[in-house]
Amino acid sequence: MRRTTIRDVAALAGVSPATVSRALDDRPEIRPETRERVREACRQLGYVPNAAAKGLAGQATHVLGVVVPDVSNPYFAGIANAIEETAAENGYRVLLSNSLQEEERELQAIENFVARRIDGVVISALSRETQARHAPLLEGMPCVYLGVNHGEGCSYVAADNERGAWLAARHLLDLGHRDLVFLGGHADSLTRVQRAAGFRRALEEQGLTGRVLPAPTDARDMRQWAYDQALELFRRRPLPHAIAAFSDMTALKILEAAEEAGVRVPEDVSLVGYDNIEYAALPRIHLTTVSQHKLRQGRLAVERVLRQIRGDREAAAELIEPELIVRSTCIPRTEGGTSL
Amino acid sequence: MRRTTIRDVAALAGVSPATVSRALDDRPEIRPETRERVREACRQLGYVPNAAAKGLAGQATHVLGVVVPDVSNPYFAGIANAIEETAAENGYRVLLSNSLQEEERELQAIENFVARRIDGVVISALSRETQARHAPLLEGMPCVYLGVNHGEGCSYVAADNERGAWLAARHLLDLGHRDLVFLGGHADSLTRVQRAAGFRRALEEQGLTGRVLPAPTDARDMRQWAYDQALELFRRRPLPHAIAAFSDMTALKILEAAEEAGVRVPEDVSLVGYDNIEYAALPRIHLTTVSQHKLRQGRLAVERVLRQIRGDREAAAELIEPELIVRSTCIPRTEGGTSL
DNA sequence: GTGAAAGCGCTAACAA
DNA sequence: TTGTTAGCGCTTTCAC
Repeated sequence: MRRTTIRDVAALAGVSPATVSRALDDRPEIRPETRERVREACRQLGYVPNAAAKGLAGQATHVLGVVVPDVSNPYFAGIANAIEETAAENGYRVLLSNSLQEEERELQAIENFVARRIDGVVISALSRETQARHAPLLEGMPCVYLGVNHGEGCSYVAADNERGAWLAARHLLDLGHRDLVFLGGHADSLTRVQRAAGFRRALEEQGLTGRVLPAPTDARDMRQWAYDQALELFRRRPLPHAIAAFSDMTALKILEAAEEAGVRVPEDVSLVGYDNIEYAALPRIHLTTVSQHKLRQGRLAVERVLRQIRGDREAAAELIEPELIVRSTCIPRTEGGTSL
Repeated sequence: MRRTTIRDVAALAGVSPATVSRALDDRPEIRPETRERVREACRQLGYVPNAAAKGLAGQATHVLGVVVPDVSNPYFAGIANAIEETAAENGYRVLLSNSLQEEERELQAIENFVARRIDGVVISALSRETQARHAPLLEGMPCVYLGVNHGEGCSYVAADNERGAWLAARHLLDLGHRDLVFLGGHADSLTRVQRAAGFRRALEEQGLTGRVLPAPTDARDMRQWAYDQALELFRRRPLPHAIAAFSDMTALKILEAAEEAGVRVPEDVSLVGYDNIEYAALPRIHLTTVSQHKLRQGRLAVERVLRQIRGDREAAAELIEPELIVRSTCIPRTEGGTSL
């Protein structure tokens, strides 16, 4: 089944292929009458230009690539949406790939982007190592990193993790909690290192230490791991005063464990999440958390790549100020404590 | 910045471009020694074949297109994931587009797919009208519809909405509820029509009628609308015994309204959702709902397009049996009723 | 087993 | 204002 080509249209309209190309491009030199004839021919034939040919002959593909760990994680779904929207506003389409926390997939996705000669990429890199591995592939391709800066001389947009975690811990301290626990995150995640640091700093400022629970090195089932850790915590006495979760997803697992163990949040233990994903705002959940303004991050990232595409190759860093979102999972510590 | 081409590789390996092409394709006629030389040259030059050129010269792009209303809706995120996974297993990549409930975007997405000469598409069409409008574009392109069958002679994979809603209503009736309300969904959504029909049938079988609340025609803010409707319901007395929501997303809005109005679920009103999205299984939510086996749907849809791509053009319909997932938002009706 | 040449559908430089 | 020509980078006959 041969698709109709520019030549078919040209023949029907009685012009040359070049004229068809120009007419469809709305170039000013084309006589309106000719343009109309071409348009009509396209309509009749149901002509849709071949993007591959366009990409080969022309230069810009007007496509941006995005790599995130997992769109089914609402945090990344939100970012991806913001990216797509901003891109669309600027006449770009986006190709989305999930790395699923696997180096190989991340690399493959980027290779695929390079193969498609897309105009630029936004990457939420897994680690310093993978970023170093794919950097050579990206030679000369406009690129901005998202979330964490793993490399030198790259543009990136990130939220200030250290500050966000500090904000969260600070909130708990202000409510009178003293025995705080930090739980969740990959062992080799820079994000986790930063958040744990912010948590620690807040405690140290009060002369406290707090517990940072160790993270698993095997990423395989992070969520189950968080659940198990929380359950163990909840089965011991005394209970910690409050928990700062690495992420909202972790916080949810903690909530699950709390239900299982019969521990009430926030009455028995306060809980703060991180990311402000959609789940956090759900009825009955009302998770107090830290917002990273993912919409703004996505938007900034796209704007930055676009600027690079237009020639401004200067590496720029954008650190976004996180914000504490107070909902209902943290309450002041009552001196008497609970019956537990 | 010129990217390295097949010719550069050929030159370095001391062979012709044709040989490079064959070597990279792992064609048997190439001498292992030559293959190695080519491989080495590719590595040295960091060669990544140009997908556009490949698409132009060759035939199959090994890309599938998927159009869904909105990936940030966890229901579609789940389906999209299943599709992507199945596609990957079969050596296909997928291009994902959101229609955002807008005809224009749906059409544009499909046009974009046609332009890219992708090998097949999976579409969750908005309505009979849009499906009719894009059908001519799809001429001869392997295509399967997802969710609802809006047209004749098309392949599709769908869950049996009528039966699912019947299951849900039946569950409520079995628990002793008599005054049931169906709430949510677009007015012009076929899915809604089907679910409402199943709901009605279950009631009629018991000689009851039940209330099907009217749906908004303007899609703009469906969720707010559901919330308002629910709130109104909850502020009146007597309360309905139970509510069957069009979807889990709607159910969540109802839950929100219940909190606002001080109505307890399930003590005062039972609630059943539809879709079994991730939200439904969250701690504190535990929504009783109907599963459409979205993973299986996604998988089946891809397998069907793949079969079409391989030449089996017969239109096939696959109706998936929905399943009631009992969690905690429905309890038996106690004769005394509540204090409300 | 490998090379030469043609062509996929389009755009862009140059002519007319 | 429009046509002609020459590729873009690859695959694929058809020779050798």
